[in-house]
Amino acid sequence: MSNRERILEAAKALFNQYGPLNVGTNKIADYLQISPGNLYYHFQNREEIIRTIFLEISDAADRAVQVGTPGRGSMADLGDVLLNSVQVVWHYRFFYGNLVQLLRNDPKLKALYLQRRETSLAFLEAVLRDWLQNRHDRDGLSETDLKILATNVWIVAVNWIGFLQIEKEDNQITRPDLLRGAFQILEIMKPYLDQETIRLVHDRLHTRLQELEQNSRFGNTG
Amino acid sequence: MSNRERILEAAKALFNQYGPLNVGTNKIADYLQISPGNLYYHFQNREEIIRTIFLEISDAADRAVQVGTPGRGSMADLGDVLLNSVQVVWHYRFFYGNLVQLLRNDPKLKALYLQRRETSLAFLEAVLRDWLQNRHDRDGLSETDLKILATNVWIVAVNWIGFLQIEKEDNQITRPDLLRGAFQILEIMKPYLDQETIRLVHDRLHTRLQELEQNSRFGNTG
DNA sequence: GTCTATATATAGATAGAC
DNA sequence: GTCTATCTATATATAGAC
Repeated sequence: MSNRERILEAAKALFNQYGPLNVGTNKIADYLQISPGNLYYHFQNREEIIRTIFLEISDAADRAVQVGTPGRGSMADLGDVLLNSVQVVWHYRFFYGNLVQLLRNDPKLKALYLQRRETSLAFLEAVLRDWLQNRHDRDGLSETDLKILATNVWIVAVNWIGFLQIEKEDNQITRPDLLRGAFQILEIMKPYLDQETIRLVHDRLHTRLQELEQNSRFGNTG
Repeated sequence: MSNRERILEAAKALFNQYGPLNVGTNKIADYLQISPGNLYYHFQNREEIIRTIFLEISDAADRAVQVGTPGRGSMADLGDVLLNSVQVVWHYRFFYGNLVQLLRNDPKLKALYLQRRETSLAFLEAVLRDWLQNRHDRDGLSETDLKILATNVWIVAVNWIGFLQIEKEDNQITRPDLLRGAFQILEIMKPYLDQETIRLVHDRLHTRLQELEQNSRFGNTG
């Protein structure tokens, strides 16, 4: 692994552990036992490190929802999308837990993030329009309701981990806690899904949890 | 106003404007044109200032939901509770927008906040049990669903302002934006309210907005 | 690419005079 | 209660040698 990559990995780990505002460039360099000068050879400044990590986040988020693209696969995939999304937020919790502050201190990052959020929200809206159309009869969702709903889904998805972090230390947060996040988001859509779909998604989520429990040890950054 | 009170007011204003992590004790003192020593006569340290503000927040939050106490008044009061709550979060947005970080850096504040949140969530759950019982027949809410719902209401209420702050500068956020927050929370409960109640709450919210538009100019801290 | 050394700014906080 | 003066730690960042 090149030093550039090591810097990015160390930054993520330290940001998650101590909070991005308690971790400066010197701490990252100390941690890797390289010099500050070395770090500044690879990155112009601290903000550039965070912006680079944000590009990584964007890719991870894309992969997380890919399986849910309308018209592909079964409704059970909704379960994957929910759990994957919560996992991405967990993986990069330093970012989502300090959004306002991070964006305020870096206009470039703010522009990147905002553009990205608009696209994602529009996509989410389209996906929900597709997923939630079953009950489109009497209780049918207006376009306004759909927008509000999509925003609620977004807010809960992005902030569930932060909600958790307040009642638990990072190293006490477990896979079932992430699953709870998926159910938390699902609850918002529940009134607009039929019983069969809800059952399908529940089953998928429990299957995913079992896989996760077996496969690998739970790492704070993974 | 005593210097102690002026320090608290200045801290709130500066924290909201620049973010609490960009505002140190020296900046607060500079802003008030008093000496750092003076500030440290009134408060042991920066954390004590924030903890003191948190007590103020707790009081404001209590007042915000008081009108919604079960058994008192009409369902339209739900509208007041929603709007009042969003207003409190707006007023102290520096706090809610940096919760994870602030609590991580001050264990005493974390203990205060956590205790408070548990009480508030239990209360919210009780209130929802009361408000949402109308449809308690076929689609009836289980106790589990009620807990998840209460948590969703909490997450959206606390994070709506942060969501807004990312797309708008502080001084561009208007009263209608706060109203949107109330509707955003209402949307979560909507499936469990009857049409008449929804209409009542809508009316109340619009009335409240008109009052607000007339009464006073919009201040960033008020 | 990586290092050492250092410039500069600012943070939190305290001692002691008035 | 309020001030001046100051200590100490740490942050970001750069220059220039290797």
